Amino acid sequence: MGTSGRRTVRDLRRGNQAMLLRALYFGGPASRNELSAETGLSAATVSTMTGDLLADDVIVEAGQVDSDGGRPRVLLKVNPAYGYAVGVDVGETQVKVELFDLEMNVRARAHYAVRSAKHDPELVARHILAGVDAVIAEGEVPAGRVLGVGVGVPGIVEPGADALVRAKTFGWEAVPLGALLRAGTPLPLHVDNGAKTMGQAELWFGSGRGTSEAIIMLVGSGVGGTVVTGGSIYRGAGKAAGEVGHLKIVAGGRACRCGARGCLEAYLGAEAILDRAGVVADSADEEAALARLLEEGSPVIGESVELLGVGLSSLVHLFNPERIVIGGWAGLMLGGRLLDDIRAATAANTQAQPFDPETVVLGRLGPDAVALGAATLVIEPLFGGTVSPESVPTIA
Amino acid sequence: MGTSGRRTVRDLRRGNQAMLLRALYFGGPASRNELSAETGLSAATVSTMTGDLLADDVIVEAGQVDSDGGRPRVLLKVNPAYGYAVGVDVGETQVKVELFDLEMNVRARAHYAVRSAKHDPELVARHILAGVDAVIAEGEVPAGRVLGVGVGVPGIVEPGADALVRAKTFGWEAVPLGALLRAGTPLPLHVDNGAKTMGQAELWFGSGRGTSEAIIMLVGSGVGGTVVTGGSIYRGAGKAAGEVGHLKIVAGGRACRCGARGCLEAYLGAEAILDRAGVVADSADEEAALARLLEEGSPVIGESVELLGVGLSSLVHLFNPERIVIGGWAGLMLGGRLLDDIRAATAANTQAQPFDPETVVLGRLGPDAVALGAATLVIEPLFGGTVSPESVPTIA
DNA sequence: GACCATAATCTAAGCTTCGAACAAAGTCAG
DNA sequence: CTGACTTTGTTCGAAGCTTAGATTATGGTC
Repeated sequence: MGTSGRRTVRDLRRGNQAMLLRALYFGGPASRNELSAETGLSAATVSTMTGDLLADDVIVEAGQVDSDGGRPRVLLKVNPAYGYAVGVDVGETQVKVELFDLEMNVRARAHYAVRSAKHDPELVARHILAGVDAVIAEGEVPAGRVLGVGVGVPGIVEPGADALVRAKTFGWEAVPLGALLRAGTPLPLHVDNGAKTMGQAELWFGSGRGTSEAIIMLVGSGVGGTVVTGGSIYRGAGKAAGEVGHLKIVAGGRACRCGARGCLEAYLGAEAILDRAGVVADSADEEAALARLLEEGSPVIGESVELLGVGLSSLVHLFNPERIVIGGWAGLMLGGRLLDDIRAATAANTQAQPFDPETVVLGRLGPDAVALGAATLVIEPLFGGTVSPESVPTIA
Repeated sequence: MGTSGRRTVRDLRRGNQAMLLRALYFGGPASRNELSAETGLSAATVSTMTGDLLADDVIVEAGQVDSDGGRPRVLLKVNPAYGYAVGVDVGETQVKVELFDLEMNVRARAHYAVRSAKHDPELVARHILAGVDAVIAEGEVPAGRVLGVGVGVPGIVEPGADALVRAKTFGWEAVPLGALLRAGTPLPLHVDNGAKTMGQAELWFGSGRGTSEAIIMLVGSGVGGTVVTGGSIYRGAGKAAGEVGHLKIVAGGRACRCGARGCLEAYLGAEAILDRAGVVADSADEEAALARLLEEGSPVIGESVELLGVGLSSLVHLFNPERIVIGGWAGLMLGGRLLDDIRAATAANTQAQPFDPETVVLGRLGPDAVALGAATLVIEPLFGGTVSPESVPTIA
């Protein structure tokens, strides 16, 4: 029983303001009148509130629209230059750092190659810090306008100020990435799993847009995912929820790199699919190799679709989502050709409840969305968050 | 992006009052001072608020406690006689109706035998309505003090005023139980899956108490369950979430009665376990037969434990709960002897994240808790709900 | 230019919570 | 038995918030 809920009358104001800002951010430019209808607040409140926000430069006017024979509506929108967010994608082969404005336009980029299979935590941290400085300089952003840094990493991120990261693929056991970065920058930090940051990108700007209960699968070399409940990412008690890659689909089945058996990831990432097909390919060739398999019509592909359907069926029964998004480069490759098969396989395994296959859709954002999603973690607090504040992994 | 959040200053009051009431209900008798500390509200607010609640008979004084050399604390508690709730358990062999006061003491009971394998919806509805009248009369409850009727049924309950029920075991395709009952009583109705009502009972009064993220497994003849997120039951987009019985554990495995293959329920309810062991038993003998199997040390039992561990591992990875409760008569029978084995099996399949086996515990409430849990649905609105109001399946 | 329609702002009223002063109800030392 | 002390609970004024309704702003139409 979480002791949540607004307490004082100023919390009320904050909450309503966040709601209004959210409506404006996701509902495009809108007039005060429309905002009033959208948020349920009275016109008077919207007026005073927008007045404050305009004075604070959080929002700006955005033209006018004729109104059927009356005073024209003044459109308002979020001021893209009010603040900037840095998004970082810590990947297998590179550290990618991008600077976004509030409208999520990229203002500057920096890349740092990382030699595969050798991910020294301190080196990664140095790359990130260097990248942050570089993009802020290149983007010519006024000091104090950078709202924070979001970092998407592989593996599981423990809650707490140290942001301990466990990533088997990197050989990271309990790397205090948060602490390492904290030593090098005063900016607010948000560290989270890369599949989750990408899921949030897809939720905000991609195929998940507008949904409140959704599953976003990220099928790349491995399998990750994001569970969305109540319009925001579900993180569970220890921020380790949503690990769809380790959903079991075959009791006692193939060994997974996590050490257990029968995980979805033991069958379904590009790595596992190629392994099952007996194809040897290092990570650089995976994409071409998988494409060839698909071209050849390998039976392993059909099996993979069936197994994905089994996994999705479990998710449908557990979460009853309104949408399932399949993303990640391998997921998009498979889904691009075989979406109907995936839908059919899911439906065939979902007999106990009504299920609409149309709810399974492809992602709209490419694999580059990890950094974008990481940046959204930075600006999410502006909108108050639909969930309790402590569930946002901030390190302030 | 749900447009949630308090709007006006009176909503604020309602929310704070609900929070206070919740603290009082679950925190036992408490003084105004303790409530102030518990809720974070100022002493002044607590004072005026408790004044109102006392005047409305929602709460009552409950004795005094000496305070270390000062004015004694006056204890307050929820008034058990403020309101009453009817809980209904629609089971395989009987319809059970119970009247509870606010402290969940049983004030009256009524039972109606139902011939197995012949569950006429209208007959069930008549039994329920008769039972409601009977227990209200027997309990001698003042008119207008009955807050509503909660009904726990098998299968999946669709949202909406009709409360369409789909229950394969009853042969119910789309029974509008809500509409049938609505025609016979003016009381507020709440219809939900029996596994969910029992889960809520276990969450409020049993082994799930105090947790905010939990899984409650109900292993009886079949397998059901409840997923708790943010302190309340997670229902998903169409109120069909949490169907752990149809989590897949063996792709292409045994046929489940739902029509799909490899569901947990195809391996794990008493029915499935006995079937796998080659034992023929009708539902009345299941309990004895399962006990015999356990006594004999049948290898099927060991397999079942292993498979349960696989299923629980999936749930841990997806939900990262702080507690997993195993309930239901078969679950308690297995867990009573083999809890350590279940824990070990779960841990063995959960390699990718830190997992404490101690979080798996046995339920504390018997199988009779379905009606109790159904009654909690009635009084839950008093506490404002941690979630948005529309997610509570009320038919008003 | 008078009149109408729509948008945005201003004003007064009604709630709410809070801090601080104040009242209540005990204990304890002498 | 009295007075000091401690702790609990209440009252009151202050500050903030949202709202309904009145008012002002800004355009078109006849």
